[in-house]
Amino acid sequence: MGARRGRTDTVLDRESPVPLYYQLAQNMETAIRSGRLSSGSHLENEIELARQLRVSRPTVRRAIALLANRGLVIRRHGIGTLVVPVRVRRPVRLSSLYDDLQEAGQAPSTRLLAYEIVPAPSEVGGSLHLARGTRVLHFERLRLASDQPIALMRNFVPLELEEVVTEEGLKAAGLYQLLRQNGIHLRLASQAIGARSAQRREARLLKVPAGAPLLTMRRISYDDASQPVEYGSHAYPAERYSFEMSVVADSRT
Amino acid sequence: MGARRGRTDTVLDRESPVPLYYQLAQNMETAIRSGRLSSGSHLENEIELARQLRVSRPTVRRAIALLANRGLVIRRHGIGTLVVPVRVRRPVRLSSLYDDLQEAGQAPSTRLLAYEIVPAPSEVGGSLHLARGTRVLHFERLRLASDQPIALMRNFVPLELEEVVTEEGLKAAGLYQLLRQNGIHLRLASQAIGARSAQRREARLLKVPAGAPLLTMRRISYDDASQPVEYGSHAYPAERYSFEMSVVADSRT
DNA sequence: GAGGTCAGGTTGTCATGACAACTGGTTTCT
DNA sequence: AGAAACCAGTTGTCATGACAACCTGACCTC
Repeated sequence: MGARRGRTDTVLDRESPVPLYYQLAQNMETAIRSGRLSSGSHLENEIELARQLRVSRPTVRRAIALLANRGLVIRRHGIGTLVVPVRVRRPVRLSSLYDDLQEAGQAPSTRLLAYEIVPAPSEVGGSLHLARGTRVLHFERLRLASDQPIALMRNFVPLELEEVVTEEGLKAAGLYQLLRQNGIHLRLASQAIGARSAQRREARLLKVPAGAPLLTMRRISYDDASQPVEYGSHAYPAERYSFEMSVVADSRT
Repeated sequence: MGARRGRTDTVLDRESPVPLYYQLAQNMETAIRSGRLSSGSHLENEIELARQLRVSRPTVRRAIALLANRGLVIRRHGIGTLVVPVRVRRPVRLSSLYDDLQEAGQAPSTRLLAYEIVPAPSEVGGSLHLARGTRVLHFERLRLASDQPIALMRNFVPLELEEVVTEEGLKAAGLYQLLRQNGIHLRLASQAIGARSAQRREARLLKVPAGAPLLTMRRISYDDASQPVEYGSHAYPAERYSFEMSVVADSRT
């Protein structure tokens, strides 16, 4: 029978503040993406894996659970854990934010079109849990990838963040990066993806014909404490942009 | 001090084949959605909860983890677990499939526009892992909600499923329902959401002006064994449709 | 040859116990 | 009065042990 089982050859650092299960999951992910664990192959079984790595089985299971949630592996009761064949895997993580572009190595740049303090429009105010007429920081950016316009982004954030989200900061980095650097961790967002025709100004900025289809996303992000942090309303030229994601069904259905 | 903590008042059935942690999660979800656990309130702490329910702390943690992954609660180290305020919650689950319409009580109906066996187009064949020219079952449906066209759906499935995905079946039920009834459980899908302008035929069927923006989704679904089951290419009138989802960030970022 | 039965291997569930790390408020010290 | 130190409460991580449920393939029976 001796089918070679996938090995991970992992080195775990017990002194690191990074949890063991997380180190393990990252090592496994690397092994999978690099091809060291080939598509469709069995992972070593959990008990053996735990023995080899000198960790407990729950730790191994937790690491594998992370990968399974992201669709990289599939667990089958009574069978084992299988590496999902390559073609199923999609590079874009749903959870990714603006940083997508940076990661894709697309030489991103930003043009700041507006940066001002305005009374919150009613929908924005409602979403950010602000009283009517409260002033908010509003800015609009045009994101370019390899010098081609790829997104027109309009955002509103509460005025408290004026020191964090500065004009200079926005020119140099993404909004989420700025927030993270200042200790604001986003935990949850609700978003809606839709489409509509480009208005004249949008068409000009995005360099598409007037009336061309745009992909739109409206997103409200919340931090650790469930405080709304950001209201965003973005438009992307449909020719050059799409949202990709992999969806894992509830294990129990 | 004596801030009232949210109670769950749960009854767990130890004889049931449904795991305890899952029963518990469902009870908690019901309590939250019904308002018995009010927005923003603390959950009882894990140790106490375990004691009251006569289960172990890991079981409680696992139940809470399920809710946290779905964005219903937020855990804060050193603080406790908080019920996410109402406005953050969005009804539409990302994982939901066509059944969305049925659940929304929209009186859905289906017109079957095509049902035939054809050689797989190259992209479809590739996605379904079929040899060039393999024949597949192709069908096209127009989905109506309250008599208004809301989706034009074109699908391809391997020929083995001809007995499962019948003409009659498709008129009466959703594709995913048919598959589930025949023991085919979808576990993973990769999908892309985009937009484009309506072609003449599409515009006529969906009752929108020619050139109107359409929201499009391409989806490839895989079953338990990572076998591709379905290739779908769908179009929705942007006026009447949008994708909504809540996104939970990786806990470790 | 067809079918059922059984054993071995694997993941799924659950309990118990222990300590670490973080948060917020209180107390103490300067 | 302000800052620093401490403490109680909570979730986070990890280990060990046990049994249940499930799938596959081999074996046996008819």
